[in-house]
Amino acid sequence: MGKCEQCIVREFSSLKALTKDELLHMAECKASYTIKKGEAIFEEGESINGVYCVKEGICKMSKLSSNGKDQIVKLVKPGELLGQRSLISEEPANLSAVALEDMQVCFIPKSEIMSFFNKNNNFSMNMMRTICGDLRDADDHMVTLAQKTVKERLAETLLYLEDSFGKNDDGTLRIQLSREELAGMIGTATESCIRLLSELNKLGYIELIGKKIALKERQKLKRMAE
Amino acid sequence: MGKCEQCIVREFSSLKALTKDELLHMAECKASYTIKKGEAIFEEGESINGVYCVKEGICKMSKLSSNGKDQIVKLVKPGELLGQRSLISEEPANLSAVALEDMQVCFIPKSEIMSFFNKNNNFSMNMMRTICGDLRDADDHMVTLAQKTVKERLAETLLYLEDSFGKNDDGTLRIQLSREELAGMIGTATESCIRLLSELNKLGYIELIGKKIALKERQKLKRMAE
DNA sequence: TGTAAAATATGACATTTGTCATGCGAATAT
DNA sequence: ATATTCGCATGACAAATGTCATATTTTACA
Repeated sequence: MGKCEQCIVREFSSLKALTKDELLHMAECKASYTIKKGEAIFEEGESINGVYCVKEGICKMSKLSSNGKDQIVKLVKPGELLGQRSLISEEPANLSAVALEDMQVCFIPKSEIMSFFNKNNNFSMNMMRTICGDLRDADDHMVTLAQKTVKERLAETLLYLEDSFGKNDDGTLRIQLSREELAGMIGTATESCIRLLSELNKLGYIELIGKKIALKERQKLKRMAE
Repeated sequence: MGKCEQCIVREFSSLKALTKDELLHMAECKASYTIKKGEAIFEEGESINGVYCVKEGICKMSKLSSNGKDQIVKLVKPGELLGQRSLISEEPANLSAVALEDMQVCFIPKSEIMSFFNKNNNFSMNMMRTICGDLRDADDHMVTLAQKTVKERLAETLLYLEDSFGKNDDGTLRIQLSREELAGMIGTATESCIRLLSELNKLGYIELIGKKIALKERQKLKRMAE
């Protein structure tokens, strides 16, 4: 299997009608990149002429708010696509995509995606479903940000990070976020985030090992998240 | 023009390839409802077997949070569709749709939408664009909720309400939201919302006429919204 | 390897926001 | 017509959160 085919397969794994040949065609990536931790795949406002497919590594989708803080809207895992929304809306990127670890991504130009839309209606249905899932998540996240306290959001986010990205052998979260980034996910000041982590640490709900975080009391965290 | 054709035309006004005949077919609504102010078109968790098209009136899309407050995620105007996301994701509704004023809506069953998706690829592309716009708005709203203060969000929301729904002859906002609903839009407690409205009133930025609100100093409100 | 820079951590304090109590007036029901 | 409820408003206070200052530790790099 080619580099990018894998991720396309994963992205559209629920799709039966998109044949292997069609997949292969799309997977003939014209370009495949290595993105180093901290580098941007694209930035907010940039025009992107296709979609990126994440083969390896995790990236954050974030947006700079007027107060200068970077709000993380979503984390993207291997097998997922980047830039679909911009492509379909024919707008510049609304969010920046920055690597949280070294990544392997491939690029599928707009023309190829478009020819797929025309040839295969199931393909567009499937992409629609992905975007609809993103919209549901965004709506839910909005309610959380608007109605829960920072402490509740922190507990929720820690559980989400462990559930979605797993843990290392020592029990710490596999995904490595700085305190600032974690604060950017839950929508609070870095100091508040650090302070609450200390508090959870003292309560024994989590353990801080250097900058790493291990969840110790998932049930209590769940209750704390409400 | 039939009742529902109008709204379909409005929704897909940018779409050239969907022919008049096709539109007419879709507009043969099987059911057309009158919804009274305060009534729900559908509730969170309910399965809806099609989409609703708003012909007249405005409704709120909201979700009950764990603390018992209703967070308003979006307002929907005439010419827009409801329930598209659920239909495509094949999930129960994630949000409740409740009329803010008397409404006229029509219902397009899932089968009709689906046959359209199969017959007309441009139709699905167009719906995708609508949903992508919703996703962009949701992402932006998330950043606002996470990073701006309640005062900033209130100023922003008031401007949004006037821009999107216009004003009456006396200069008050045409859309009639209770203080509780306004609080639910900006994500705060009703009392905080009321208190800040009073403050803006004293500053002369707005004028409170009974329960109605008139914007007096748009520029200052804009600056306040950042 | 040593030094500067950055990230983490914590204290002190101001500000924002939520909660509870209460009052008032308008809409609604009996 | 009167009672009752509901929505709006405000005060008082507590809790949550942000900001600034400053250690402490870790990381980067010259």
